[in-house]
Amino acid sequence: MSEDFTLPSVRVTAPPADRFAEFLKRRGKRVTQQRRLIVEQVYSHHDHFDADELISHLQELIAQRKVSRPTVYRTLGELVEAGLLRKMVLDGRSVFEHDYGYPRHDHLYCQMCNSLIEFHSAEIEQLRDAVARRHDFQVHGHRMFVTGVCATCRRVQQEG
Amino acid sequence: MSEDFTLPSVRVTAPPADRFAEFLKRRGKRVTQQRRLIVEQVYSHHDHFDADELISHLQELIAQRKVSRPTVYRTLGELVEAGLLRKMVLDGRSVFEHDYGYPRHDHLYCQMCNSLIEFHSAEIEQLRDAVARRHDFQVHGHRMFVTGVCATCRRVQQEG
DNA sequence: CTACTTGCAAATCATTTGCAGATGA
DNA sequence: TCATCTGCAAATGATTTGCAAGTAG
Repeated sequence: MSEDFTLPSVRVTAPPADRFAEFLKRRGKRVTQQRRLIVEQVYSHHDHFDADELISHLQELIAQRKVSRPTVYRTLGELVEAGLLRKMVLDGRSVFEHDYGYPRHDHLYCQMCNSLIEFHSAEIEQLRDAVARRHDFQVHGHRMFVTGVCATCRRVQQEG
Repeated sequence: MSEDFTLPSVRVTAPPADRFAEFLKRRGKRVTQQRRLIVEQVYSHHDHFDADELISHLQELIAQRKVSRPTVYRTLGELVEAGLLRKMVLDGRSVFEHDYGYPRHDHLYCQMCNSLIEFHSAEIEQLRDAVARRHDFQVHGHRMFVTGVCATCRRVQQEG
C-alpha cells in the first residue's frame, strides 16, 4: 500500500503528513480523520491524478461514510496551499502532482495517450531568468508544457 | 502599454476573415452573418480576452438578437480549430489570443494585476527540442508561463 | 466546551446541447 | 432546395457552498 518514495538515506524533509499537520496547526486548523486518510491516499503513489481519480481510489472509504466528495476537494485545496501538491489544468480538469520531496520539473504532454513525461532543464530556467530581467519582472516560478506525441504512440501510429 | 512586436510592413498573410472563410468552406460550413460579426470583433483589437469579455463587447448585437451567447462559444471553438486563435486556461477561465499573422510567444504572468507580457526566446525552443529529442518525443508546440510580479506592481507595492 | 469540520443537498458557473425555426450556397 | 445554423431554454459537470450535526483540542 505505501512503500512511497525511496528517499535519500539521509532524510532531509519531514514526511508529507507531518508537513501538512504543521501547516494546519499554523493555520489554527485541525488534523482530522478525513484529512489523514486523504493525505495517505495522495502520497501512496507518485502519480498525476485528478479529483475524480482520487475519489475513485477512496471509493471504499466514501461508501463507509469516512470521507465525502466535498471534503476531498477542500483538502486538495489545502494541500496545494501547503505546498505539498502542484495543481495544473489539462483539458478542463484539474490535475495534481506531488510538489514536496520531489524535484521541480516540467512536462512533455502526449496528446495521443495523455501521458505526462517529466523533465528538468536548468538551462531553460536560466533563459527564463534572463528574459524576466530584461522585462524587470520578478520571477516566482514557471510552468511549461511541451505538447506532441510520445515514442510509444508514434510507433503504434506507424503500425496501424 | 504594449508596443511589443512591430509587424512587418509587407502583409504576408491573408486577412483573418478570409482565412476563416477558407477554413469554413474546406469543412463544408457556411459564412454566416454571426460568424462574420464575431470575427470582426475578435480582430478589432490585439488583446487577450475571454468569452465573457468578448460577449460584453458584443452586447449591442446580442440585444438586437444578431448574435447569441452559444454562437459566440461555438465560433470561438472554430476559430481555435482554424488556427486563428490560441486558447489557454487562466484561473479556470478560457483566455484567447490571436494566433495568426502574429509571432509565436510565451508569457510573463503578473499575479498581482493579472497582466500578460509577451516574450519570445528561440534559445528556449532549442533547449525544448533538445529535451524532446532525448525523450524520443515529437514536438508539436509548447506553452510556457512565467509567474511573478511585474515592474509596475512591484513599484506600487513598495510605495504602499 | 466550542470553534473548526464534515456530509448532505442544493447552488454555482462557465460552457454545451437538443431542437424547432431561420438561412446561406 | 435543404443541409447547415442559430437562438432559446434546459442540461452539463466539475467544483463550491449553506447549514445542522459531529468532533478535535
